[in-house]
Amino acid sequence: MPTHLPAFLDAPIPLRRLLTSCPALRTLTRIHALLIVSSSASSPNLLSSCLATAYARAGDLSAAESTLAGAPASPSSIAAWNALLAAHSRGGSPDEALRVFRALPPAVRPDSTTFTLALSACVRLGDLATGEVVRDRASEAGYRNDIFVCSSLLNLYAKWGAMGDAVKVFDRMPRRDHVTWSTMVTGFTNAGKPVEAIEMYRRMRDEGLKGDEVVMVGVIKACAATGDVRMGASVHGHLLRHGMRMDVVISTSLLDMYAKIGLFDQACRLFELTTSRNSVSWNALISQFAQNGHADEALGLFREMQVSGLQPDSGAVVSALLACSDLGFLKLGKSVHGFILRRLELDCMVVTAVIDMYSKCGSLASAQMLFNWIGSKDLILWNVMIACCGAHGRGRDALSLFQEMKKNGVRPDHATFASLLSALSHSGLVEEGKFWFKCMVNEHGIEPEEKHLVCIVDLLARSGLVEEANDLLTSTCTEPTIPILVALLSGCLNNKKLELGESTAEKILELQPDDVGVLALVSNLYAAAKNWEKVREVRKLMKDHGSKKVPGCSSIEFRGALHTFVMEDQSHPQHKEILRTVSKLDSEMRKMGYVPRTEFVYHDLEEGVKEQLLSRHSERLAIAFGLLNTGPRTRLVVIKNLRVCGDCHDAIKYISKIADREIVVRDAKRFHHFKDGACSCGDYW
DNA sequence: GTAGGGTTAG
Repeated sequence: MPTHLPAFLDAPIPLRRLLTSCPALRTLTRIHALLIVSSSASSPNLLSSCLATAYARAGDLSAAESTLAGAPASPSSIAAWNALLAAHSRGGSPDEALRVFRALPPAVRPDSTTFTLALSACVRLGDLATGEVVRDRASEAGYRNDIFVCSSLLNLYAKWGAMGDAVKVFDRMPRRDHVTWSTMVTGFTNAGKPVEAIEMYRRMRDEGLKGDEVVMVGVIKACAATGDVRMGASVHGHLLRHGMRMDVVISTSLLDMYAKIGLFDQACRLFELTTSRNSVSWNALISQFAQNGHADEALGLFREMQVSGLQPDSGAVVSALLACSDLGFLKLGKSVHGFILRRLELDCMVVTAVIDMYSKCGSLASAQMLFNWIGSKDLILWNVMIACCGAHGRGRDALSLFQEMKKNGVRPDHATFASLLSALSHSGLVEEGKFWFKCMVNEHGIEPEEKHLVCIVDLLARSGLVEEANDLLTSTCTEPTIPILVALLSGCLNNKKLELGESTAEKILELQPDDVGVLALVSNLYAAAKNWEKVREVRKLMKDHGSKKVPGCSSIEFRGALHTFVMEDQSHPQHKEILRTVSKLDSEMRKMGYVPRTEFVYHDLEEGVKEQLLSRHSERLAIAFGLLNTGPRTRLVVIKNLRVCGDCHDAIKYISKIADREIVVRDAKRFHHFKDGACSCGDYW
């Protein structure tokens, strides 16, 4: 042992200085060893506190804790205990922080920092109950009105959906600062109450406080949530006028807001102006494009992000997968999945996006395999898998998944029931549908929303139980919306319940639909009821609203590019070949017994013209393209923006037989798997 | 040794 040490240890002030200068762990352990062998240090308590703090800072938390626990407890050691708590919190072990908090020696009196750190740990864990124990202990210790303790408590409530409790704490706080206010603004925004968030900001301004960058981020998010373009722009103006720092977080929330409102040009401009872009700002832009029908732009940005040298994180791949799902890009989706396996952690959110991608690109089997392989499944993952089965017409599979989910202790929510009821309705499982609808309302206390009512009315009405569907509506829904009434009306038409049909049609017309498909259905009902005056009236409406018809559009992926077809469009380079294929198929189909169902053409035209229109429906053009360009027996996956009409449904069955192909069509509602002249949905669709 | 901010799965 070097001879100068005793003198060194007898001089606690230089030693303390050394310890607070963040020495390396190796130096620390040496000093510690020397302190142990020499009992000559003059202030052991103080030194162990310094040593423990230094250990905590250097990252050896167990050494820090044992140093503290080994020294006699003293009031001065609270700072060191706090350092330990903070290090646990920072290191991502809030549970350890709470353990240390609970194990504080009785002689150590926790201070404002201790309680604040313990509350932060509760925020990370979402542990409201422990948070309230901490709050009570803080009150007893005299920190009831401490601004740090109160702000942390506010944050705990705000982050975990207890805004009511947050408001109570906020109202009794004697002093409030920017942090207090921003916690409330952000809390309301994240709780889905943007109007209250903006009101909070107004109150803050009324009390003479100016919003800083953090408060403004909450306000910007609230504007994005309300979709208020004017307010959003005025907040942006306010930031510029007040010379606020346009850091990457502010820029990202602004660009996110513009994109959410639909102003993509503005969003892109802001993105270009952002100097220190990071993965979050890229992801914000990519995800907004992906979520708003601009999948191709999203994928372009996803590539650009990689070119710029940033490796995509889970947020980016989730958006890229969403874009792949939207376009039906199975190959690209698979390669993103590969990238995830090689480079990223497969967390629940990412897995859900991958599973959804496989299903939406037509590969339910891959989705199921991955789902079965995943250990811990959250609510959304279960909901997605149930929805996937439903969309592919596997009602019974959806139901057994639902049972399994409950067995696993996951509580179904409104979305679970929407997926389940939709699955049951696509498969015509009437008794099950009625049973689970009742269960949803009575046992789970979930109020039926439009999405649930559409499913159950559709299920009942299509199965001939039109009156029962109507009774259910009168008892559960005061103001049925157009989609609900449409479900009822088509049941009336198919089952010749014309009286109820006419009154339903009347209700639909009162709601002034501008969708030509809806009007056509109404007109068909009146025609069936021989109410020709009404037919004329509705036909006139259809003419007036003709421009609002969404054109049918189908697409198919080929060699990484999307080929999109609209009925009248002749711009595709293979247009002529495609039409030749279509008419060749048409004549072969007719030989096999196909009869065109011209009732699916809503225009007043000659039969021959109607037949030709049917044969050129966009999905048939896409299928013809697929047949022309892919090898024998290759499976075709076509995506259509509207529903497949009854005639195309018949025709594609024949085509699958003639061409000996498996053809998958994803329409606006569900998947149809055609093979060997039949469709997996049996003709129940 | 202390409190508040941006994206992302149904």
